[in-house]
Amino acid sequence: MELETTLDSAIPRQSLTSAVADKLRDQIIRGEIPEGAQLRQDAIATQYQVSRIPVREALRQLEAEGLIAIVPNRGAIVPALSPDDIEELFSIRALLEPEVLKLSIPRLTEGDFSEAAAVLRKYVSELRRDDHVSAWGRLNWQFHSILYSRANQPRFMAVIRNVNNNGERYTRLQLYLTHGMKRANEEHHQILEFCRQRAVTQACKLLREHIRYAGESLKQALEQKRNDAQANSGNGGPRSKS
Amino acid sequence: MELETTLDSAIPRQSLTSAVADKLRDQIIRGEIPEGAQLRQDAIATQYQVSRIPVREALRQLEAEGLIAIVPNRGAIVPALSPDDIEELFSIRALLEPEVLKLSIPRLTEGDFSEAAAVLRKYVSELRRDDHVSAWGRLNWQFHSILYSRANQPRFMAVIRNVNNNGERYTRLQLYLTHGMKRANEEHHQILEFCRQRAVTQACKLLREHIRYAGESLKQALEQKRNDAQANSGNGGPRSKS
DNA sequence: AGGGAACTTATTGGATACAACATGCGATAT
DNA sequence: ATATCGCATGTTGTATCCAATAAGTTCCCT
Repeated sequence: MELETTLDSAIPRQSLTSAVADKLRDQIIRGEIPEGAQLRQDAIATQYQVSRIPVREALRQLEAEGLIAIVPNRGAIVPALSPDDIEELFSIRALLEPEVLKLSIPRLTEGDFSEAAAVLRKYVSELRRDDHVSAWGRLNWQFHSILYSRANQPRFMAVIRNVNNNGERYTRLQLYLTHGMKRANEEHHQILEFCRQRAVTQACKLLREHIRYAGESLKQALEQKRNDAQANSGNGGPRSKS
Repeated sequence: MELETTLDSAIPRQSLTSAVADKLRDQIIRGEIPEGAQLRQDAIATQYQVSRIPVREALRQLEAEGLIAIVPNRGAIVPALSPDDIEELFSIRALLEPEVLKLSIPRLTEGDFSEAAAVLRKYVSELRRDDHVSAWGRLNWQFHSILYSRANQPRFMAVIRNVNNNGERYTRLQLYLTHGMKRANEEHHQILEFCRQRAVTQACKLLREHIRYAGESLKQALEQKRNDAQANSGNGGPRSKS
């Protein structure tokens, strides 16, 4: 016996279904697949050089995660989220995430703090890059999940991750970004500082407000966008690019 | 245009995948498929007279819902939940459900109250039936979801329903049932009464305690059971029935 | 000319067939 | 006798093929 010292030697060999699901999930979250887009099984299959079977299974999985909607015999689409949907998603986060942070703070290490700080520094450097919109969402999640990592609450994290995934693609909204990103960044630094000081109550309170504010401003940006779209459709359709 | 007056005319024609998923989900929740059981694709396919394709897609869906675990090339099993898992699931409920109840109470109608009361009456009548264990879980969810129904928070409800599904099969634990069911029933009546009086704060507070208590007592029952199992395995296996 | 029915085409749903992988048993060698 | 290798069997993973449904189109009838 005795080869399995830590048994982490397992080759990660994942199924095609999982690989396709991961790819699609990523594309949806990053907004590469825009809202309203139809997901043709055949197109995806040829794109990834697989048959339609793993594609179909991946789509089922994504549907269960709430990322796409499957209409029988008509295929899958990326649904548009209403302002109310956004509000709900952020409300759920505002309830769950502070609870996890509360449990995590006492166990956070100096290493965790520097990791989180490194992520925050990346914010600034990625700010002027072209694809910063998708990077922002990823870094945002990284920062938050580092802070929650010591809570040892896998069920909470599964729900939180999923809820985050469901809304993250809307961080592309420019209004929300330009107005909110600076404030979000400052709040992140403040939250991290409270965590360092093990100021549980204050950190959780600020986190809750941070999430609520982000949701609120995103909701308003979305309502704004919807009004604009309606106005445009009234005077002859969208105005191509501008 | 204009045929979709309410658009609820759609024939529910669901795919085989959805049908299989519903069946399996139900069986898992009711405990008909016990924890640790392997879900053989071929067996399920022949049982429901379909090919393995819809079965596989259904399994993927259930995996995304957290109800089963799929190990590549080794199949799907119904995972055993640890006491910590149970605690987490009920903690999530305790955070989310009072929030939804708060939003729902002002809009609840007399019809809702009598529906909920009817469900509570069914408790008593189903109490002496043989399969009351599975009925209890179903009625419990019915009662709760009626109270939440006017909140108009579909995202919340999706999460709450899923979290409930994940833990519901453990209501089979006899200890939890015999000790907790009477108390749960009383609390249900009290919650309903608070709702009638539109006493939002009190109703939500009691609901939170109700869920916390249920989770705590279930967790203890589970630890008890696990200790018993360990003791038995120490002196030569389980002692058949007693 | 307008509306509807039959047909065409594109797309999804499901079944069968085959390949890859894992597990368990037995043979063989030490 | 025991440990290890290899084969047999069963189960899952993927591909190809066929059926069913939906949308778009054309043509006919009123």
